[in-house]
Amino acid sequence: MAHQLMPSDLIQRVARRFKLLGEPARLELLNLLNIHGESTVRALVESSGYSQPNVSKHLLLMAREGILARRQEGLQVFYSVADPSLAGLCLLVCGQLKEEAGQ
Amino acid sequence: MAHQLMPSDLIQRVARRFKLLGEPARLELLNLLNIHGESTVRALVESSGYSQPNVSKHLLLMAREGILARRQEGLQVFYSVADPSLAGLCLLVCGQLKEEAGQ
DNA sequence: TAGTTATATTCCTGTATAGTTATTTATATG
DNA sequence: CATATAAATAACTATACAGGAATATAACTA
Repeated sequence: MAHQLMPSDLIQRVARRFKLLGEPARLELLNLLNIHGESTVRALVESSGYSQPNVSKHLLLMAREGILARRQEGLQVFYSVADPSLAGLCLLVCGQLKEEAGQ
Repeated sequence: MAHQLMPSDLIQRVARRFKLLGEPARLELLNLLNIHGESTVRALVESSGYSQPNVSKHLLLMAREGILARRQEGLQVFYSVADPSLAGLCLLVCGQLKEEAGQ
C-alpha cells in the first residue's frame, strides 16, 4: 500500500504490453522462438500448426510493439525475441500460478 | 535460446493471467488498491470514475482469478490485492518500456 | 415493515480481434 | 520473361468482452 504499481501515465502502455502477451498463440510463438532461437515464418508455421497468415500477423504485431526483431534475407524473414524482460515475466507468472495451485 | 519461457501445458493459464492484466481499467483499479490498500467497491467507483457495475464486474473477475481478495462486512465489500507477483510484473514491464523509449 | 444503501446481475450495444480463405507483393530462379 | 516460393495483406466471419442503463439482491435502519 501507499505506493503505486505504475505511474498513471503508463497504464495504457503497460496494458497494451500485457494484452499482447495475453494470447495463447502469441505465447506459443514466443516459446518456440525462445527454444529454437531466430526462426523464419515458415518454420514457425510448421512447428506451431497455425496458418501462415495467422502466424505472420502475430509476428508482425509483436515486432511492431518491440518485443520481436525482424530481419529479411531474400525470400525469408527471420524473427527473434528482442525483449529481455519476457523471461522474467513468464517466470513470475508461472511461479505465482504454481503458488496458487499449491493452496 | 534452447530453453522455454514456460511449460506448454501452462500456456493457456499464463495467457489468461496476462490477459487479465491487459486492460487499462483493471490496471487502474489495481493501482488504486495498491495506493490506498483494502477498499470498498464504492470507494473504487469514486476514485476511478468508472460506473459501479463496471467496477464491480472487474473486481469480481480479478477475485475469481485469484489476484484479489474479497471480504464482506455488512453492506460493504472490501477488496485487496492478493497476488504478490503483481509489483514485480509491473516493475519489469515499466522498466522495459522505459528502456524502449530510451532507444 | 418500509425504506435505504452497497453490491451484484441482467441485458444490451459497440468494438476489437483471432482465425480462415483468397489474393497480392516481393524476391529468387530456370 | 515465366514460374515458383515466402511473407504480407485484404476481406470476411465469429467471438469475446468492455461499458452503460436498468434491475435485482442483500443487509442495514427508522
